[in-house]
Amino acid sequence: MTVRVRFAPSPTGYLHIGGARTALYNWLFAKAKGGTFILRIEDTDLERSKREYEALQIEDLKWLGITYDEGPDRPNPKYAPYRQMERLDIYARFAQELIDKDLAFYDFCTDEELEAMRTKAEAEGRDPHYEGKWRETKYRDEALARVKAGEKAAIRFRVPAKSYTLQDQVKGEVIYPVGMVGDFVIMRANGIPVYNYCCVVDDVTMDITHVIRGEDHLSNTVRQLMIYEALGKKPPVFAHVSLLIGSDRQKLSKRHGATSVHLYKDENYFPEALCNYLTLLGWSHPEEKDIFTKEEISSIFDTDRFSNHSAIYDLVKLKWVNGQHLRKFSNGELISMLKAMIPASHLFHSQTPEWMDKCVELLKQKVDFLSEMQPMMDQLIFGEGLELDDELRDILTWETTPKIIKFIGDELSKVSESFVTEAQLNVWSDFVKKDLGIKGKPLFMGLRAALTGRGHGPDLKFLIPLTPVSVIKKRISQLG
RNA sequence: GCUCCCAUCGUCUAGCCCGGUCUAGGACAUCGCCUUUUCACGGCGGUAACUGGGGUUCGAAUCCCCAUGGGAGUACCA
Repeated sequence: MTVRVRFAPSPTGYLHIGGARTALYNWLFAKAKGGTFILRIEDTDLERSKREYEALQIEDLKWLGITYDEGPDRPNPKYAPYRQMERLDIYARFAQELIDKDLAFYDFCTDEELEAMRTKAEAEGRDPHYEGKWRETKYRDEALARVKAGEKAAIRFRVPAKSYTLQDQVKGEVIYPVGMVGDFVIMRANGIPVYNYCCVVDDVTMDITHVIRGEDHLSNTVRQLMIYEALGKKPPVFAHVSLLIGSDRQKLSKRHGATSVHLYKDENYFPEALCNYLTLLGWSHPEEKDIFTKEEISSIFDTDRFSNHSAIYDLVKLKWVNGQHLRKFSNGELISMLKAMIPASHLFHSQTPEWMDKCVELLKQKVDFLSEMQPMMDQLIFGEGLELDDELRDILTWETTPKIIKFIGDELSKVSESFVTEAQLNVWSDFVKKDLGIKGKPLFMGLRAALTGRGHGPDLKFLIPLTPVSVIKKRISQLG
């Protein structure tokens, strides 16, 4: 049987970092098993669900490179539709089946009655389970008649008095004792199904074989197990992965910082880096590698290497991972990315391919983010101002420095080319050393100050051939 | 409250299922050194953990129990 897994987000906001990780795990698992990855939209929460969020989440998934084989915009006729609100007839059909078999019952209790039951039960130290009269068989005919007459009623699942066991791929054997949950609603009075029910109906009708999801669903799984049983269907294999939490060990939320995927896109993280980091948060590579693309692990990914405790989501390592990915890209790849993100009017675009290659080669050693490259270029290469910090001030006090500045200034006025070559730089350097008798630190730092107007920066032999002579002239004029 | 899940360096984790090879390995961060006559990148090294208590065993990070701590669920939310 072919593996079919799904990611089933609710379109109630942007794609969350935790959701992205779940999607990724499912995608990886599907790839590893040669299976199908499905996107299903769980939009039964009418209050919070919005169609634009669905589009936004899909956009984020695409950005991450998490592609799906089936989904709202890629339907397989056998399983469509993929939005729960478009599958209402399916849920109604299965619910009717459960009613017919007396495995579920109509409930006419009002919110007030339910609330009263709950408070009474709690006051008496009992679990707040449903205790309404409608679960009793003797009211069945009355209930059926009232529904037939057009009255609206919720449908509750009649919970069997037995315990259930789950063989979870991460948690192992999980035992749900008798009476853990009371009769729960599967269909609201307005005809819209409730999560634990429609999730099962969908997974059954979509032939889902494996469910990888957050462990916040672990307690709920017993309800789903009951429904599978009532429907006479075999449950899929479950793997409940631990949750992502904030630095205060609380559930990850907005106050922990950037928890939406789109923010990382905006901040120019590489999608591959985010995927890499997210994968690491709860899964470990069999060879303990920590830098990889999802394609690289898609053949070895499996559920047996999930960790079973929650992980603190922390940006520091993510930044490092991003830098590692940046350095793994070829210069050509980086250049085309830069071309797309740097404004067309920028000097970068008018440089030669050789210049761009050397520039990227130089800058990628200095930054963790692509977005840092242009500012760095503007400072180090095109910046005409000085950086008058303590280091530069110090260099300027040396008695040798003015001599170097004078010499370089004179030489520059003779240069007609746009750039100084490394060879020319060497000639100047040799002259300063031999004819001016300056060597060692005063030589190199003096040259640096004269040519760059700053006290530190990349190796001069790489930096200067990239810097327009006009820029160097402007800098040196401010020093002299 | 009740039910379930979890517990290794500051952080992510390996090891745990199949006890000895663990004076507990890797990565991030941090500190130091080397390289670079600067900065970064890179290299090398240091600091740093089996929550506590019982038990089983010749031997426990690994198995069992209890405690503590954390998390989740307990909705006509998902």
